[in-house]
Amino acid sequence: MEQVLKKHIQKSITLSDEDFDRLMGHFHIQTFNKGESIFIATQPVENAYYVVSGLLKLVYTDQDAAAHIVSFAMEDWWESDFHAFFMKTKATMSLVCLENTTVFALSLDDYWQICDMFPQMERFLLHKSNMGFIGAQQRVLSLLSTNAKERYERLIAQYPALLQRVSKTQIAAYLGVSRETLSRL
Amino acid sequence: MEQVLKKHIQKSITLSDEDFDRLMGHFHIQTFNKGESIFIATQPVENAYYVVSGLLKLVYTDQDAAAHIVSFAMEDWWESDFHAFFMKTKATMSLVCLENTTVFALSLDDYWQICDMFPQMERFLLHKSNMGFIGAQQRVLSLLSTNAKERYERLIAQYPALLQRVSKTQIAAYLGVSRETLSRL
DNA sequence: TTATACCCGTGACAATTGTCACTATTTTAA
DNA sequence: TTAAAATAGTGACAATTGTCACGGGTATAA
Repeated sequence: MEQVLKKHIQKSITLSDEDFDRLMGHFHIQTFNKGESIFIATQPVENAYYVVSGLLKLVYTDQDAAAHIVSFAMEDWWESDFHAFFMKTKATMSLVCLENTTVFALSLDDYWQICDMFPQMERFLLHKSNMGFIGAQQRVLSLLSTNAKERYERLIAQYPALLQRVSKTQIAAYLGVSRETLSRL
Repeated sequence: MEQVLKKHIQKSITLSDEDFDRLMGHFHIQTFNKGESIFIATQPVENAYYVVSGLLKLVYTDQDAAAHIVSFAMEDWWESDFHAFFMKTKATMSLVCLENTTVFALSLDDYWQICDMFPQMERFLLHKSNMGFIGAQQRVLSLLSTNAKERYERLIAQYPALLQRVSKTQIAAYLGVSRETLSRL
């Protein structure tokens, strides 16, 4: 199980086996069943999560009880309500399992300790954060510049496997259109 | 002029005067007139930019020649086409001055050199990146969950000064609605 | 097994937003 | 100063998308 995370980290940096073992002491493995929430809105966000296996949605529920999916997190992705995580505030979003899921959890204290102890890990996390920012900005751009049909077509082009794993209702909540509209594309 | 950047950096970290002077050697000051482009789509992106004074828009122009503003950058903000900057690819967006603007430019080589030379600066940039990611994700959320009127009202609530500085046309391109629709709110 | 919840498509209609056209005002640059 | 360009509001209409309602299918759990 740890090998998955090790492989992921070593895509970007190189760590000795001893360093990697010391590093792993900061992560905590957790498993959840389909339908369970790792955290929910209004509650504190203890950790950032690395997905070993399974599938998560980061979802915001508005006043009208409509769900909006900010992002999906699949194998090899990091996810959290990062605003709440870094600012130590209550979550505004919930992190919900769409499949049985195994994650490595990393607390905020451990996040900064890892940075202090392993400069290479700080570099790794800087890379991660930069890529996350770029991804979010491209999502902004797609919401600004394309209609529902185009967004849908690009999603299935980029993540064809996703369609087999989540319902159209979830896809619609991610694309920002109603279930019915998506159904008519 | 350098004092502005120094003050900005020292919000997050502490640097000795000597270190700060060494650091400044990596930045290059540039000035642009209103209407000029710092870089444009299809061209390489040499730098990331810290805005000392003035106002920028990061704008994407689609096949129909419609402009979509991914973000504004005002005093004390960092901006670039970060995908093109980090990946050393051609820009997909343009960075255009909405006012006469002064920036500090930082090349990618200097970005990583600064990280290597000053661990505190790497921490600073990690903070920056995390906050940028959070901001972009919240923009995704507002595009997903609110209509044009609500987005407009929240924008003027959060940045009331922006209305005095940019045209309604720009605001519309940022909110993702037509100029006419915005005019009718 | 059976009941319950979810999933997904579709018709009918309403609401929102976009597009085009025109006008008037302000800003910009020659 | 003056001409050109940008800005902003609005009417009329089209296109897109949302909402509500229904029904049949499929998964899930008691």
